[in-house]
Amino acid sequence: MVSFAGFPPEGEGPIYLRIVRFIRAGVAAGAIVDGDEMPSRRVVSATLGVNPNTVQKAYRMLEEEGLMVSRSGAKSFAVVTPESVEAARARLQAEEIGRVVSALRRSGMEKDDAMALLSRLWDEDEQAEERGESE
Amino acid sequence: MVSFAGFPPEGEGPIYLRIVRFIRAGVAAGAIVDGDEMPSRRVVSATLGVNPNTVQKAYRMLEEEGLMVSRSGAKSFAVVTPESVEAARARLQAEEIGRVVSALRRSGMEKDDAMALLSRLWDEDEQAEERGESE
DNA sequence: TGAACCGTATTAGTCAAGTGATACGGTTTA
DNA sequence: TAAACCGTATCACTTGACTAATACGGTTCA
Repeated sequence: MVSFAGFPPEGEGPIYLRIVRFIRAGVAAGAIVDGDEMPSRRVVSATLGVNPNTVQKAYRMLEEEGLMVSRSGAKSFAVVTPESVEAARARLQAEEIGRVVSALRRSGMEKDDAMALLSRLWDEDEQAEERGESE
Repeated sequence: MVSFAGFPPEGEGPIYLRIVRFIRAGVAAGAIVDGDEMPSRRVVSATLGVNPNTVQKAYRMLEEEGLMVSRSGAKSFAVVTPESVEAARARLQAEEIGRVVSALRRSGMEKDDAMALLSRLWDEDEQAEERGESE
């Protein structure tokens, strides 16, 4: 059974996204294996002190990513095929950042400048989220 | 006098940010030169069909970026120096990569991974160009 | 000086995101 | 089969971003 015992009591961004991140991290770290039973919406909501709908929103997203399956009325289980999941996600991310790479290179920017810019913007985006600003 | 005649009737994001982008692009492209008179809030609002406060919000941001100056009761003027031009270009680029940063962070990626990914994709894009491949 | 502009400040309305409260129907199991 | 779970759907509330409505004071110039 997947456990939410180690869920960070505080964190960045909306709760449902933190739940999604938490599960994704568990999958990436190998703490969650294929077929693991996911705790019910109600159990997680009681553990975290949030509404079941908040958990439902996270679970729905994880399901759309192919990381878990749910059947109405029955339990939910993790679906972990590390290679395919990781590869698919990396491909989407690579596509996205790849477009920026081309755009920045076309604009004449040097690699070091781009790296510095990414680093700075990453920190700024992090701080913006901490301030609760929209995305 | 800076003109809003070519302002895109439709676009992405809030109106005030589109105004900011529009002026930034004009500065970066050299279409707006130092000392150019900026149309008043009311004139722009009438041209674009939005509230003067929306224009004010954009103008305020442009002023904070050092791209224009305003005096209460008087006209507003563009400030185009080598520094402000570079600032405008950097802002435009930062906005582009900023969207990617948000997307990557939402997807749960860590900063180090994003940096490594950018570095790798940069090199690959470079090698692809050296081989004469199109985009 | 005063009319006609200008930039500015304050307040209110609109909308979407995030979360909560509640009810419904399906599944499990004793 | 019936109680106790489960996932799901619907509606309400809160909050912040965005925009609008309006009023105020400063500047310009005939």
